[in-house]
Amino acid sequence: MRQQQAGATPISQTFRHPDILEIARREGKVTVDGLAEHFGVTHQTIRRDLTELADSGKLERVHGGAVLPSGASNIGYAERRNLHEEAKIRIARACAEHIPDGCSVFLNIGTSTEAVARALLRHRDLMVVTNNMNVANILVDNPECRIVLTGGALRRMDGGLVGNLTIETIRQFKFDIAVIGCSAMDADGDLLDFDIEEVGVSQCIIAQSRKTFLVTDHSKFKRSAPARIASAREVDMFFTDLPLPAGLAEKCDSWGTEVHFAPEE
Amino acid sequence: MRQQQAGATPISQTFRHPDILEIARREGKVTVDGLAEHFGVTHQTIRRDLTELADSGKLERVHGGAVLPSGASNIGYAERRNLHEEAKIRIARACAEHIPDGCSVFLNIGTSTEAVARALLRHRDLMVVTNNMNVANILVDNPECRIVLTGGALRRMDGGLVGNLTIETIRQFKFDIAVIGCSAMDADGDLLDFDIEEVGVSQCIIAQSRKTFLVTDHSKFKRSAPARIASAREVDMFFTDLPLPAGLAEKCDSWGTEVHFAPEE
DNA sequence: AGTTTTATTTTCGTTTATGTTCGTTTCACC
DNA sequence: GGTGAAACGAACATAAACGAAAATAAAACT
Repeated sequence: MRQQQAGATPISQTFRHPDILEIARREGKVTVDGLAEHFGVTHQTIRRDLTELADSGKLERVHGGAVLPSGASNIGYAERRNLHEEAKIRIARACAEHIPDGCSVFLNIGTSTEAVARALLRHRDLMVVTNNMNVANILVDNPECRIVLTGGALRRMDGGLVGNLTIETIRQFKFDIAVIGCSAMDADGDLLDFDIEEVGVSQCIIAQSRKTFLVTDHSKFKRSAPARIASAREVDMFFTDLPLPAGLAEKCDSWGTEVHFAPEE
Repeated sequence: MRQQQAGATPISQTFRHPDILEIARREGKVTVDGLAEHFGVTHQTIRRDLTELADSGKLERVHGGAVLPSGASNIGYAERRNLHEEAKIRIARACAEHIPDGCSVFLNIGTSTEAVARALLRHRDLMVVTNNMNVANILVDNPECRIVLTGGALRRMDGGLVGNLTIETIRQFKFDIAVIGCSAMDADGDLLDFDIEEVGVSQCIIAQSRKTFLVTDHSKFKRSAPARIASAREVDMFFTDLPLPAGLAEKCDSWGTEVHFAPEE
């Protein structure tokens, strides 16, 4: 006993989904009521459709219907930013204290480097080059800071600008300081990353810089990643929140890599 | 970003939230009264909405309403953006209607092209290249749009990325459509700009594109500027809000430049 | 035929958004 | 610096929307 609205052809599920998305894109939103009438099905059926579409990330559920997903940015990254947030802020502050006014700095992709950007908001006469849109958006608020963005495709996941343009841009500069992060760090003192492309960028940055600063919270010591960026030997200053594993501390010492701990408040 | 107090469920938003944000972005501020009337709900409901949006950092609460948070961008530019705002939106909408899904587009610096970016938020499968940070920040909200930024120094005044990197980046692409604005337009149909550097960029864009769209409101007819970008002859479609001066209309006609007027609502 | 699977509707208890009321805070004007 | 009006937030009531599960219908497969 299917209730059939006049003019509305009952359409089975597979056909409804694309249609719903189409309407959502055109109107910006959809309502349970409206769709139920449009397709000639019950509210419950529409709810199920919307739940499925929301689960697959194509819509965002609201009371009474659904809307297009707003903040496209990757949730994982937003959450990662909150992870160890206080530690990151402390580390960033310590790092910023070693960045003098008036110098040229590169900040690459990563939540830690974004924290450094925030810590640089009061610095003066800086020249910051970055391949991270978030860093640029943060430092816009510092009027005494020149900002240069590398070109590239915008990766929504983390605001990174990726592609071969990045390295070409970096080659045109010589930085006083490079601030880099890493995805993981192993016991040998090797800096590791998940993304192989970024390794090339990071290596290029190090090569073009007079000094290299590494910012990493302690959680990176426990993790691993496939691609090798460089050795901590090439790092001049290493900012972190907790004491290093014993072996690593000795190695840094012998390499002349200064290790700075951000004090707990 | 997401308020996750008690349960794990991402608290449901309201239909109104995206709308409120859009209004806020357009007008720079929103009032409780205005929104209550606009949506036909009580003040208390609007207050709740604003509180939630403020909690998630998307707005900043003030007595009687809310404003955009950072206030990052240059005030002069923000004011200019409000100038002829409705006209720009209409023009941009008309322009966006002639940009099909799935094509590659360049958007250059200017408030008009930013309006086009906003009008493209619902388009699908686009590839947008731009030298305008604001355009990138706007289109981040369209998950079905690939964004490529040219490199360059960030000019706070207008969010432009300037420098020789821009042209080098553009040369690596061939666009289906170039959307450009201009500072002024004279009676001969020449497009003019205040900034000589940008003229080179604009010319390069035109050369690399299959079609060229010009978006300009009528105020540009009355102004003049020192540098010449090109002639309207090289423009395929010309979007504006009021009828052109007589001589210019004839010229466009003879050049085969389609002129589209955005209808008053 | 019959049987299983899938899709939809129905029902019902629970959750959520909104409106209403009221006491408190903030703003603007004198 | 005081005063009145507007704006605010908290608490409660209500109606709408919700999800889960059982009942029913349609489709698909032997």
